[in-house]
Amino acid sequence: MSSPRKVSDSTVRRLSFYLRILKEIRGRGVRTVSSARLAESTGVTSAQVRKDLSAFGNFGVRGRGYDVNELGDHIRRILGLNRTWKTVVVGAGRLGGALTSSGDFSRQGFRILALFDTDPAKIGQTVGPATVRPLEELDGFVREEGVQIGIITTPGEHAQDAADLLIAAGVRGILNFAPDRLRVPEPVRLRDVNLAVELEGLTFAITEIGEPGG
Amino acid sequence: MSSPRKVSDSTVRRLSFYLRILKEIRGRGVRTVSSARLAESTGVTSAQVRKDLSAFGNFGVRGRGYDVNELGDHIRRILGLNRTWKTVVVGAGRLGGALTSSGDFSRQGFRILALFDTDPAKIGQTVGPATVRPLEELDGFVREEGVQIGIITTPGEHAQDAADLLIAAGVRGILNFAPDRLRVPEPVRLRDVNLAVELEGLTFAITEIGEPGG
DNA sequence: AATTGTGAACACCTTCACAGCT
DNA sequence: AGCTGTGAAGGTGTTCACAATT
Repeated sequence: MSSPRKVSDSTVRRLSFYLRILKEIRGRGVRTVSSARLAESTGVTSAQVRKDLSAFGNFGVRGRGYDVNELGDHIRRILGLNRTWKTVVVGAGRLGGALTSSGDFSRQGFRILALFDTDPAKIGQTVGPATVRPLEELDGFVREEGVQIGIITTPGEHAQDAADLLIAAGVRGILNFAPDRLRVPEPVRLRDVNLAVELEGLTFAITEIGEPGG
Repeated sequence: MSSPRKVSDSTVRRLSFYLRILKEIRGRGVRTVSSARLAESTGVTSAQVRKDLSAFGNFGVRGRGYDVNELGDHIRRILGLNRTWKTVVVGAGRLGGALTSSGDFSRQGFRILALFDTDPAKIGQTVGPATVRPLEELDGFVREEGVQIGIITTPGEHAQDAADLLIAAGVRGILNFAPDRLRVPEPVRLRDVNLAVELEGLTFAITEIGEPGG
């Protein structure tokens, strides 16, 4: 019930997984689920599941488990998914276009209202549910619409400028796909998705296999 | 020099960041760098930098620091970037297309040789340096070309099938963008990029700000 | 004087194991 | 009997602080 003191990033990531499993389970008409069942589907221990959930409240019933619908509602509320998030994308390249068109974002209350770019050839194009606008309009648009989240898919050298614009206009969180480390002031929240890091983590792991220590 | 017993995922991720900074520093003609300088640019402590590097060898010189070129070479070798990685993408949708065209992959020794899809309308299309082929050709192609890495950008319900095909054909690592948790046998390595998890981590962090515990 | 490499201390996260509830 | 919630134990990753080296 009470607000947690500090919740680890790992816990939050696992909540997303639990939510996904709960949706699947609910689709099959099951009404109750145990921590062991959730653990099995997500690749963690049952104790981990219970610890993660108990950071936010006592959602289960001893001897019985968790109510699938109820737990889903709790997790959605915890993750802030019980509302709509107004979002814009800066950088109308292929990645920005792919994300805008993708179901990942339009699902679950994320609404991409516009893309912004400096390339005159792209201005006015329609991408999924949104239109590409000139970067100069970003500030006014974000302020007027009350946009809370900015997604950066510009080339690395323009990512910090994009972040500065978004922050000045009032966004509260940034999802950054550019490989540069951005500086954002409190209380703006930043999350990075760095494809090079993921690929290199993979090649490291593969390379290790054949080595003596592996 | 010797193989490390066990290196944490966090350490590997930071190596990618160090490498990025080293490239930038080298571009400016600087020849030596301290752990403090690397730390400043990547947002960690200098002790962390030294610990990360010392897991793989003694690359520095006391009182002086690290040679920029030499350290870059070491990290590239550690991450397996001192060679070419043959890669295919399964799922020629917008995301698959964006990744294939993106510089992130063509840089640094990653060569995307083909995309695979079941949609007849997409077969034969050219995406960046590669062509879209029918899924039936995946096994033969991967075997013949000696492809080591598969990137999955299919819808979630087809991701496990894609993984099974890739593994049967002999890939050693998979980068999965589908939101489903894949099962892969040893010694195949799997890495997930889950956009929903990242977005939900961001909304959690934003939502927390206004709360009592924050 | 500057800076690395690293044992020890610390902080954080995960697992164990069981009391407590249904 | 079954399963949660959680204090304690265990394990992993980070920071401290300083001897070693140039």
